[in-house]
Amino acid sequence: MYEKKIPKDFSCGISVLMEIIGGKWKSYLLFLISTGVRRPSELHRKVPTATSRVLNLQLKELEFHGIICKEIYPEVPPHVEYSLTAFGKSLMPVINAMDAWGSGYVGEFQQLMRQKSELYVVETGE
Amino acid sequence: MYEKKIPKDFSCGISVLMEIIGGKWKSYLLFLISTGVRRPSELHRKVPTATSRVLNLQLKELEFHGIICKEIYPEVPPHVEYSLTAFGKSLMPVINAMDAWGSGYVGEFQQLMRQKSELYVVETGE
DNA sequence: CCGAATCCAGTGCGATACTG
DNA sequence: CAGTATCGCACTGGATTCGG
Repeated sequence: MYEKKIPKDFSCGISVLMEIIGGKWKSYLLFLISTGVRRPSELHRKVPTATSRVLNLQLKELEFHGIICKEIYPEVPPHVEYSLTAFGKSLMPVINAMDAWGSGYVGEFQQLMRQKSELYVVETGE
Repeated sequence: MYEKKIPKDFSCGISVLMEIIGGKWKSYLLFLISTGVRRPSELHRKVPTATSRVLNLQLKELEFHGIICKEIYPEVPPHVEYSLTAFGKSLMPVINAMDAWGSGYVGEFQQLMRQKSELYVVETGE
């Protein structure tokens, strides 16, 4: 999972950033963690459409890249908490800028998708 | 190509942004166009590792989302130029922030990948 | 020089089921 | 509550080929 078989192209810094937050849920997880949601079950509650397996994978990658920190309390029942590292915090302004831009556009975006789909869609799925 | 069979999750604005610049070369193309590289053949020269087909696909998606504008001059030989739309320009600050952060980290990132790969890599890629 | 069609491999991620 | 293993599908994007 951690190995990269195909050489990635880092011609621009964005590729690096993508490598880190490019997963489907990573940015959202990052946001949640930054707002104080720390425990796996809590995160899962907030993102019920993703399975715990996937969340674990994404969290593990974030941890791997040094963005978040995982603390395990060897208790019964098990207790795990995630938190942003200093490095992860340095990323938050960028994340927030991205989120702000996207949020401002989401309405138009959905509309655009509907409009164009009338012109372009060939298979509506199935 | 334009249809989305699987419902995307736009719980945060970043997903929207990803939808727009999430392609492998899109951000780089955007950067190049913003710096004045306009013609397909020029872009292809700058990104020789991608085939023209792929570049065309990515450019088409950028155009689809209203980020760039394509002008066709019906000449012989054919002449095509891309340019940023006003909307595309509104995206540039975000792009630049992303690029800046990633660029600042690219060195450490490569190192990290090497270090960890000693621990995790199973196939160094044929 | 510009673009589209077909074919195909790698990967991400979702479902389900199981362990401590 | 937390984490992992196996399986399978859909999507991106590469190669190649063909048309204006």
